[in-house]
Amino acid sequence: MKVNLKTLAASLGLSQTTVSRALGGYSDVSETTRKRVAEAAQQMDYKPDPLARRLATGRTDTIGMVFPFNATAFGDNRWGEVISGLSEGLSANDMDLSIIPVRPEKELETYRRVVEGRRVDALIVAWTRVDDPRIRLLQELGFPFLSYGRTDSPVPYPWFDFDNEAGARAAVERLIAFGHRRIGLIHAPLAYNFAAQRHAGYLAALCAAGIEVEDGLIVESPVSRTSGYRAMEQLLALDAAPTALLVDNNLSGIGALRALGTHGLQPRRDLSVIVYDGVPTDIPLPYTVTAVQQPTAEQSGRTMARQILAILAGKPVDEVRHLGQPVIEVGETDGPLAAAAVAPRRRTRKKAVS
Amino acid sequence: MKVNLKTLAASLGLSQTTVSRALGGYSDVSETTRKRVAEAAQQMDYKPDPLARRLATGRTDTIGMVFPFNATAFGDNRWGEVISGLSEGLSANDMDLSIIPVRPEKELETYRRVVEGRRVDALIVAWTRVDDPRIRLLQELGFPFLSYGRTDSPVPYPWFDFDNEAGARAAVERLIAFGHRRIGLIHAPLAYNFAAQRHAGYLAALCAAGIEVEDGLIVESPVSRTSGYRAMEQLLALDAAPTALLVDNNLSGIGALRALGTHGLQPRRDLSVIVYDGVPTDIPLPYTVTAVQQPTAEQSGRTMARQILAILAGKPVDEVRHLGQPVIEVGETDGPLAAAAVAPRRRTRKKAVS
DNA sequence: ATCATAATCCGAAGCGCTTTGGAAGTAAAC
DNA sequence: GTTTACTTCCAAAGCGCTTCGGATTATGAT
Repeated sequence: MKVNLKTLAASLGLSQTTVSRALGGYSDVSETTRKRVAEAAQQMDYKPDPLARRLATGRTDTIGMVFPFNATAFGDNRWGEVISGLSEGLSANDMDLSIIPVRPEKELETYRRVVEGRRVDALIVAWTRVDDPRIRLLQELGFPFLSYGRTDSPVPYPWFDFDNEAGARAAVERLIAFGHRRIGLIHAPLAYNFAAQRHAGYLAALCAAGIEVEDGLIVESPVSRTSGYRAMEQLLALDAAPTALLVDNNLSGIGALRALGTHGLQPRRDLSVIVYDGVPTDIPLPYTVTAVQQPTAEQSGRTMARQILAILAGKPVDEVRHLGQPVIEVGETDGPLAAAAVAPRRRTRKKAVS
Repeated sequence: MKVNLKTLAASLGLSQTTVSRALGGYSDVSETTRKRVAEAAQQMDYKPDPLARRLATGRTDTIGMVFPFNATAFGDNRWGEVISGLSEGLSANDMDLSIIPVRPEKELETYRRVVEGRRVDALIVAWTRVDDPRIRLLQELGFPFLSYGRTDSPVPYPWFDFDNEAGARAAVERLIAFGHRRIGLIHAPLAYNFAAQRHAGYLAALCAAGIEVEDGLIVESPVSRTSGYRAMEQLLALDAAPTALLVDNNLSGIGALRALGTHGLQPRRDLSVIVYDGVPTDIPLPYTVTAVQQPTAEQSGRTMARQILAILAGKPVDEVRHLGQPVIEVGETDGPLAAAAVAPRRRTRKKAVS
């Protein structure tokens, strides 16, 4: 029923070797036989068994991504786009992408299993942390990987990242140029390196402008809509609320803007807001959002695919790096500090949220 | 460096066969040698090469799920939970779950590749449609699979599903019992079988109560927050708007409730709303939502894992089925038809959304 | 002492492919 | 006419594991 190399070779009166090499496009088989083999293969519907191929070559032609399937990761459909682009870029090179679900508490164990299971040729590490045990583990095991987000590490490794510090800094400088001095920050836990970097950019901008940092204006919040909502409420409850705000991730950004609306406030007029990454397509907003934008997520995925291929091709790890430059996309949520602008009253109109 | 069966066997003075069978737990190896082998394996850190095992056995110990990584699928973190439960249930049996991203337009091609690539032992089909080519393909190829959602098919197959028709019917009956007669429905495209079933349940309830179906009250809308928002606006714009509403999926449910708020209306008071599946943890709502609830998604995943194992164990396909019964979870978004209730004015207060 | 039975163990043949290290034949160079 | 250099093909050895079909030894019944 199922034809394999042997039967194919036999029916062609050739050796397995030759058939294999013909199909593999090696140069030591004549053009004519190559054609003959190709046709026969086509006609007999021969499909090489990938399992056998894997055993023989040691490659799986699959790259993996261990992904936390929780609300945080799942809520942000940017990841969906990154994954699409990645998958696209890989399959153009006959490789597959396999996503391995994991619960956060079993993370390292899963990485270990995947590596030892020879399940994939390389891994993509996402949600990189400032001090990331996964990266240490993979380095220790000598397993090829690409990290989405970079970290300081004694040993260099390949990464894909954006200049988060520059992005945040540019955003805050823009707000400062508008005359704002009380500038708030809602940021993800600083264990994430993107959060740490954006946080640093925020501080750098303030410092450069000679504005004193006020701890109360900086609130840490998990990456989710709800948390962003809460964080914004916290800021609004301040005696001296900020007149401008940077939110360091899109999910919290949605929540924050929503909270503004709920409390009867308007972005720009009552509070200048810049959201890192912009807000995902969600409920329609009646205004566009000023954002620190990065190349489309899909584009990122494609770049990462190229990087992965480079790694597998043996390119030195410290050359496989990509640092994207974010740009500010001007929307309607920020603007000059109005002379009349006053801190909103505490707990403005505590209205239903819906 | 890396020990394999051969070296392990040699170092134990046993044959490969015996070592293999000892590790495999076969009965034809004595307890003492089994122990000896186990210890040696442990001590020499022997890990069987899964690639070799796969080639030899033909099994991959991995089950796959082709998943569309677009906003619709990604926006609903219920899927994250299902996947968690599934993965959990499988790994308890030493199997892995691999998620294969796909763009909708390449769906069948991807399925084909996965099956032919012997990548996985079985597949899970999600977002089942009323007439689903994927199921036909898999049946044709004779590849084991479990479908999340059932469809009429000439050939029986294993599925996991809920009694969507009963759930929708119960919800609508509840609204009717409250005195409502103008009951709207926001539903996903009827190509999805869950939507078709819930739609049928809606009609059945109206029919049983002798209420005439009004086409204008039924609006189809893609599964997303934004679409739900739009659909609700469409209903509110009606000259004779409904006094009650069933939304057949949680994502649209969020959007619909949000639209209500935006337009200055309150659920229950102005419009009774029941949302199928409830609304995901999102921005906090100031009320609880009446919902048709199903067992936790994680529980579902676990059940599916069991089903998959049953399939692979060779259980007849028409016995591997699971039909869950949804229950109504009473919240604060629905209630009796107030005597005073009037259709909201057209285009009530077209206020900013935020 | 003899023979069936059961308990242990092992040789060898795959699984289906890749790849090494020639062999055979042909063409060009001396 | 011999040597050198290609070109084209192939036999055979893996890759590391499983598994079939005995072989060997011990056990107990006769």
